[in-house]
Amino acid sequence: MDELDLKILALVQDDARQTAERISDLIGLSPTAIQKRLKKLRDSKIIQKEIAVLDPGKLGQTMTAVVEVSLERENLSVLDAFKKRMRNAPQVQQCYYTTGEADFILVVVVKDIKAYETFTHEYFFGTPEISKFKTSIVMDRVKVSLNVDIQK
Amino acid sequence: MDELDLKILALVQDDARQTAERISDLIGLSPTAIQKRLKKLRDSKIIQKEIAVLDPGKLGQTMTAVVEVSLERENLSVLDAFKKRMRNAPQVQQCYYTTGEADFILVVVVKDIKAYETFTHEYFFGTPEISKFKTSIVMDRVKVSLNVDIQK
DNA sequence: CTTGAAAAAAAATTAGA
DNA sequence: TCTAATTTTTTTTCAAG
Repeated sequence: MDELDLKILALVQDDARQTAERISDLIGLSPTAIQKRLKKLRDSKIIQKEIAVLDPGKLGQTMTAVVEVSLERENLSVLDAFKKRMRNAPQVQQCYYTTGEADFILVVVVKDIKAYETFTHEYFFGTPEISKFKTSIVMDRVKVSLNVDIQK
Repeated sequence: MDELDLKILALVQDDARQTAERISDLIGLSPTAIQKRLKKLRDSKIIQKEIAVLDPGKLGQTMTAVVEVSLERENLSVLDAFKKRMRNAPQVQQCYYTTGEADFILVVVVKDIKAYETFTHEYFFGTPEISKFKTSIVMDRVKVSLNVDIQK
């Protein structure tokens, strides 16, 4: 992992489709070398995966919410069960287990407010371990990325 | 946009590197047809972009925080200026402008607590428009994706 | 590391139903 | 629209310096 690797990573985390030749032009290293490094970065799982980012709005998913969830009593099995449910919930884009007032903070993407209500009913109401949850509705998705700060 | 497109999208939002041939095997359509559809989905920006997802930990970024930020007075120029700063801040992975107690909710990824302190000093303290902010430190990144719920 | 060549694979294009 | 064949591009692998 040297500075050239970091430069490559900085480029591909914004655009994974650019060719090794283009990257070569940008950072001054032969296309072959770029490819070898990319392979290493993939094999070592520094590059976890390469994904397509879809436009939620164009898929009819027009509502995003950030939800803070508090559990009743925090025992391990309840915690693990909740994590598993969140991982399997298609509406849940992200789930963080956190310190602070709430236990979990979620990013939820759904069709509309009605679909959000359905989501809360399925996952929150009727789940006695959940003591409360607080919803913040997103008015503007100012910045949405999975980018990591890459510097020397 | 038919059901086949949705199936393709569901596949590529998890793995953008699989070939048209593989997708073809999975959903039963010729590789050429897959490619044409993918091109359309890219051109229409339903597929916004294709990116490499990096492992923050392996890049020395071991701390994630969710931050709720409240502004003093919400006037448009202050709002826009803050949005712009967040978009340009490399530590800020995500920024949402929301209803509720806070005005903004951020996901911040940094090296460690010290780097987080540096971040708050640069972006929050000494910014009079910010009335307060509340930090929740992430103990477990239970689910981190940009996936959209795709169903028929 | 580089360049160059070659092979394999994938993507883009074209033509025909 | 789709499929099938062709061409182009890209990736991968290899050898030599």
